[in-house]
Amino acid sequence: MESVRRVAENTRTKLLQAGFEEIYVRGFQAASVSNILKRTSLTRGAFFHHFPDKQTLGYAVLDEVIEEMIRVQWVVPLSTSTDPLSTIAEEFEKGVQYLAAQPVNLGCPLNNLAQEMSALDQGFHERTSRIFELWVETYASALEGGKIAGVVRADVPASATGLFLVAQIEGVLSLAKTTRDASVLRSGSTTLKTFLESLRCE
Amino acid sequence: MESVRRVAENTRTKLLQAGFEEIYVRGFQAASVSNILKRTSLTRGAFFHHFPDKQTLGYAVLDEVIEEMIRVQWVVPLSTSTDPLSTIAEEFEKGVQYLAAQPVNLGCPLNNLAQEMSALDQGFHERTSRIFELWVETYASALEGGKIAGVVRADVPASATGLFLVAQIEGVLSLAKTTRDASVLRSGSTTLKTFLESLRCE
Amino acid sequence: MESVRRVAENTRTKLLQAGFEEIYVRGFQAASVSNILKRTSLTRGAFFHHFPDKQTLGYAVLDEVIEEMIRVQWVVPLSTSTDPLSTIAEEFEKGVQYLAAQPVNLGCPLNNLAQEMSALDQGFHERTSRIFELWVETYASALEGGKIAGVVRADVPASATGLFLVAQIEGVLSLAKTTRDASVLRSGSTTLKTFLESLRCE
Amino acid sequence: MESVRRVAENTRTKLLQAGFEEIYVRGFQAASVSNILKRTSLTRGAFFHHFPDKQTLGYAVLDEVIEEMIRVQWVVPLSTSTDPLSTIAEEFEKGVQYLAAQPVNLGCPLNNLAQEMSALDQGFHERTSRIFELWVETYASALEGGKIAGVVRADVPASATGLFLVAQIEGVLSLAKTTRDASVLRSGSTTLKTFLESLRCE
DNA sequence: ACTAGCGGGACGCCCCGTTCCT
DNA sequence: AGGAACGGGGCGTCCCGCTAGT
Repeated sequence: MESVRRVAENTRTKLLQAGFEEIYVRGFQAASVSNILKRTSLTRGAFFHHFPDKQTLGYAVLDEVIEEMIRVQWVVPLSTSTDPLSTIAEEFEKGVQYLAAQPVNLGCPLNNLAQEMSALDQGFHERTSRIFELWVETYASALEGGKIAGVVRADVPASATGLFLVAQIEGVLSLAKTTRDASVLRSGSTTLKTFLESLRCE
Repeated sequence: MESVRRVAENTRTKLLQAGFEEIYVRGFQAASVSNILKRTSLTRGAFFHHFPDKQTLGYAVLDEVIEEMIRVQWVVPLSTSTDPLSTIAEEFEKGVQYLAAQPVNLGCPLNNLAQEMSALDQGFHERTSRIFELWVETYASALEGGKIAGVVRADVPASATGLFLVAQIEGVLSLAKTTRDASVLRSGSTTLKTFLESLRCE
Repeated sequence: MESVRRVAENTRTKLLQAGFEEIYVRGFQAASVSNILKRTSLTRGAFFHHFPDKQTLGYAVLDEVIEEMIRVQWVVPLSTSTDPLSTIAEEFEKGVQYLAAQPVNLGCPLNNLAQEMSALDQGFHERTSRIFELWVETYASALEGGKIAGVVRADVPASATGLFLVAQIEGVLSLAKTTRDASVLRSGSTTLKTFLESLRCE
Repeated sequence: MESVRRVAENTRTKLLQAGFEEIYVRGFQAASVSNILKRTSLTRGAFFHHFPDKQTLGYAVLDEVIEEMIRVQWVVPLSTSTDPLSTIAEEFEKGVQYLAAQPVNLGCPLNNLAQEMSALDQGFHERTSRIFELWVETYASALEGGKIAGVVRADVPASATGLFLVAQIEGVLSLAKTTRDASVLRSGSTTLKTFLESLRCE
C-alpha cells in the first residue's frame, strides 16, 4: 500500500520535474504534453491521472518546484544569515555562476512564467505574484533584521529596497538571457555588490 | 503606380501593427495568423503576400515597430537633452503613466519577445540583443555627454551604469506586469529617480 | 484489452479501406485526408493516431490493400491451378465483369498509383515495382508449371510472356478507363484469350 | 500587326510547352500555375490573358501538344508507309530509345493524363478518348492498307489488333515507368516485334 | 498584348490537449 | 495507468481575379 503510494508520488514528481524543464525551455503555452511525456518514459494515461489538464500542471510547477527554488536560494539562507548584504551578494553570485555554466542561458524560471502568463491567466498571475512578494518580503525582513543587528544603515527603506533589489536581479538576468553575454552577468553582479555595500553601516 | 504602392504599404503597415498587438498580448509562439487577420479586415492572401511566414513577420515587428519605439522613447529625447538624468527619469515616468493607464499591464514589448524567444531562435536573439545594446549605448553616450556638460559626476562608469539602468527599468516593468500593482511602478519610479540623482554633480 | 485491440484494428482497417477508395478515385496527391475521414465516421485524431501522415497511409494502402488484391486475384488462383492459361483468362474475365458493372470505370488501382507516383516518390516506386514483379513472377512460375504439366508449349519464354501478359492487361484496362467504353474490355478479353490459347500445347 | 500576333502566339506557345512539361512531371491536378510560370519567364498576367484557367490550359495541352505528338509519331509515318508492321516496330523502338535516354522515365504523356483525369473530368475524358481513338484507327487503317498491299495476313482483325497494339504499348510503357527498368522496355520491344511479325503474310 | 503586384478565400496537412474506456 | 479516439485550430499554399500601368 505504502509502496504504491510511493510509486504514484514518484510518477507525479517525475511529471512535475519534466514539466518544469519543458516549460522552462519552451514557455508554458508552447510546452507540449507529448514532449513532457517524452522527457519521462510515461504515457498520456499517467499524465492525466495525476493532473486534470496542462494548466493544473503549470500551477503545480509554480507551487511545488519554482516556489521551492526561491525558498532554497533566498528564504533559507537569509533566515539564518547575520549579514544579509553579503548573503544576497553571495547567493546572486552563485546563481550567476550556475547560469554562466549552462550551455544555454534560459534566464529565471519564475520570471519567464510570470512574463508569459500573468496577463493571460489569473492563476498564473496569483502564483507568480505571491512568489515575487515572498521574495521581496524576504529581502525586506532581512534588511530590517540587518538594521537591528547594526549591519544595514537605519535610513534604508526596507520594502522599497527589497523591490529594487529583486527588480535589478530580474533585469540583469533578462538582459543576460537576451544577449547571451556572460559579461552582462558579471557586470550586473559587480554593480549589485557595489549597491549593496552602499547600504552597509559606516 | 504610386497609389498602388501606397495601398500596399498601407496593408503591410496594418499587418505589422496588428501583428505587434497580437504578439504583445499572446507572445510570439501563441500569436496566430488568423487572429492577426481578425484584427485587420484582411485575409490570409494578403498576409502571405507580404510575409512568407509568421517568423518573418515577427522579425519585421522587431525591426520596424519595436526598435522604433525604443528610438522614439529614448534615442531621440536623449540626443537633444542637456540633462540626461532628468530626461531618463521623465521618459520613464511617461512610460509608467502610459502603462498605468492601460486596462491590462502587458509590460515591455521588447522584453516580452526577448524573454520568450531569444533562447529559441537565432533571429530573435540577434534582433532583441541589438535593440537592447542600442538602448544601453544610448544611455552610456548620454551619461558621457552629461559628464562633459558637468551634469553627471565624472566617476560614474557610463557603460555599466547604462546597463544597470536598463536592467532596473526592465526589472521594475516585469514585476509590475506580474503583480498588476501600480504601486510597484510608482515605487520603482521613485527609487529610479533617487538613484539617478545620486549620479548628479555636487 | 483484446476488445480494445480489436476496436483499434478496426479503426485502422476502416481508414485503410476509406483511404484506398479516396486514392482510387482522386489519385494520391489529390486525395484529401478530410475526404477520407468523411468516408468513415472518424475524425482527424483517429487518422493521425494510426498514420503519421498521408504518405504513410498511401504506403500502407499499397502494402496491405493493393498487394492483397493482386494475391487474391492472381497468386492464389494460379498457385492451385493445373491450367494456368485458362485460369488467367478466367480471372481476367472476372475482373472485366467487375469493372464493367461499376458506375464509373476507375481502372486498376495498382496501375493508377504506379503511374501517378512512381516517378515522384521512391517509396511508391519501390512498392508498386515490387507488386508488379510479384505479379509477373506469378505468371512466369505458372507458365513454367504449365510446361511441366504439358499444358503450355515448351518454347514459350515464361518470363517475357509474363511481362507481356501483365502489360497487355494493364494496357487494356487503361484504354477502357480512358474511353469509358465497355466494348474495349470485351475486345481486350477476347484478344487475350486468343493469345493465351496460342500458347497451349498442340 | 503581324509581329504582334507572332509575339502573342509565341507567348502562348511558351505557356503551352511549359504547361505540358509541368503536367507531364507532376500530373494535372498537382501542376501549379506558379510552377508553369517559373518554367517560362512570364508572369501571371500573361497566363490569364491567354487562358481563363488551368483547366483550359490542360485542354489546350491535349489538343495542341499531345495530339500533335501522336500525329508525328504514328499518323504521319504510317500514312506514308508501305509496311505498317515494320513502321510500328521502328517507331516504337524510337520511342523506347528516347525514354531510355531520359534521366527519369515519365512514361507516356497521353496515358498519364488519361489515367489521372478521364474519370474525373468530362473534357479530359473526351479529349484523351479522341486521341486514343485516332491512334487505334491509324493502326487499323494501316493494317487494312497492309492487307491490300499483301503485307499483312488477311485474317488479321484490323480494329481489334489496333486496340491490342496500343494496349500493349501503353502497358509496356506503364510497367517501365513503374519499375524504372530499361530491360522492361527492351523486352517489350522484342516481344512486340515478334507479335507484329506473326501478323505478316507468309 | 502584357507587366507587376496585390488581395481573396478555401483548403491541405499536421498537431494538440483532452476524454473515454479498459 | 494505458492508449485509442476526438475535434479544433495552426500555418502555409494554391488558384484565381483585379487594378493600374506600359
